[in-house]
Amino acid sequence: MQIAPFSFKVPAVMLDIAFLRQNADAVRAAIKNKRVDLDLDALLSVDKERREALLEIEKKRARKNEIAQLIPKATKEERPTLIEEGKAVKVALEQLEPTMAETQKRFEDLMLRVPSLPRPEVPIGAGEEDNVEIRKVGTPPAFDFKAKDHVELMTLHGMVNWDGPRKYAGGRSYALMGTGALLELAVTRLAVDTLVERGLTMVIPPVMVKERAMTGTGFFPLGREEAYAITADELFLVGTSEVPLVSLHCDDTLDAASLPIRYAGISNCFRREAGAYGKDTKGLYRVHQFTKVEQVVFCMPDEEVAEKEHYQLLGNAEAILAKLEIPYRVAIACTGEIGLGQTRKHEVESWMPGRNDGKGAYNETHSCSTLGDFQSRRSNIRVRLPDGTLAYPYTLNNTAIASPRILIPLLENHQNADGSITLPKALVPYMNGVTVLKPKVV
RNA sequence: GGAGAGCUGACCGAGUGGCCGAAGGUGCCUGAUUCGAAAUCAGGUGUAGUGAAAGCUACCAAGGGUUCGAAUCCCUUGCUCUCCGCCA
Repeated sequence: MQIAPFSFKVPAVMLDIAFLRQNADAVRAAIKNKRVDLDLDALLSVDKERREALLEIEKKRARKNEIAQLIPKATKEERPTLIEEGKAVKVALEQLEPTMAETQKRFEDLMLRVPSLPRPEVPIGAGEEDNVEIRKVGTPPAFDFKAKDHVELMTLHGMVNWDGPRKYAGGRSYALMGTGALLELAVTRLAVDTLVERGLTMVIPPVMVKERAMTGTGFFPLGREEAYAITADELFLVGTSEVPLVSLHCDDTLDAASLPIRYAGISNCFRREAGAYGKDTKGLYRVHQFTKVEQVVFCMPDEEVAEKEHYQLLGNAEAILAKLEIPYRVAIACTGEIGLGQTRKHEVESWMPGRNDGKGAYNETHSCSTLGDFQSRRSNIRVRLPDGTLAYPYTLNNTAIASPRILIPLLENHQNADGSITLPKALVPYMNGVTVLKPKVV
């Protein structure tokens, strides 16, 4: 009787171990700059141990196979001797193999923690303050009245039931009501239409996935605390549709001609926000469940191609913000702020007048990343190149819209003195022609 | 949830203990033939680890067991299909 392992066998690993051996210094720098908790030398020594053990086992196995082939041809007299030796080899292997398995496991655990190498243009830094602003687009509105934050506005409009859900669903829960719910549908549909028009294929993927999808996309093992687990079925709720979208091609060998593949996924996203207790508890900035339209691209493993795709994804998100008439800025994230697998990340921060004690602030609403072959290696996604060889395609992703967070700048920037909201023109058709949202008369 | 059938290489499909990393076919590649193509003929054609190389090792859904030796026998799990039940 054996319990199914709650982990999957890693078919491929992050950076090629051969690359690690030959470029230890570059990897060490990435570990340091990305502030990853990993001892590369420990990994290299486990690797050495593993290869030595492997060599010994393979020698024994070779002999085992040799004996097995000799026995049928052997004479009656030779046979008992060979069988004896076969037994001895078998016993020796039975001793070596568990040790090998243990070493291999240690090796794989460490390999899953190896970061990808940041691109040269990524600024080296520790925290948010080291991100480098690239441009500001649009002008924050100057209100000649006391502006309300989104909590006040949404309450005024009856867009949210704040208290009910907290009683039966816990902290950071909410229910979008009336125009609040309609707005979420409107902005997500606007985002979807924008992306489809730009050639992305719409996907509605599963939001409950197996562990391998989480590991394959790089969210596990380090982000395990952040995911909701459905233990009875060994499934996890995804924090972004990036997980099922990338996993859509796990174990596939893609045809080079099929690239780039560009997906637009929509899903509910679930995050425990385990490291954020007490942070942003007021309002809808940080919640456990939200809706997100996400862009995911698979492209040829070529830095130039990837860069082009990256800026296209960024452009798509900016186009959506332009339609919503929300001022924003774009920053490139420093090494300390980009994830394990990301080689480059841009953050798009929307202007939220109610943040920073009503003085306003730019806060993240989009995150645009290139991951190189980090995810395709882990997910065993390959591409057959024209010359017949196999390679790992690059993956990229970017938010298109995440609600209700996006409702914060949307409502706050477009508010009027009387608490009404003038909807951006592009949104009007999605709200069935309504141009101004009036506060609910109580 | 109950009962049954199945899972072999890019695909189809053979294979009930050693001669099987795996017949045969299809597809694909190369060459011959052709003005060119089709047809035909010949050869080649999985992935990964390790090694300078020759080679060696692993992989027939996954994991475990039996055996000197497992694609082949046994157990467990997963997935697919069929029937029954339940159901938006």
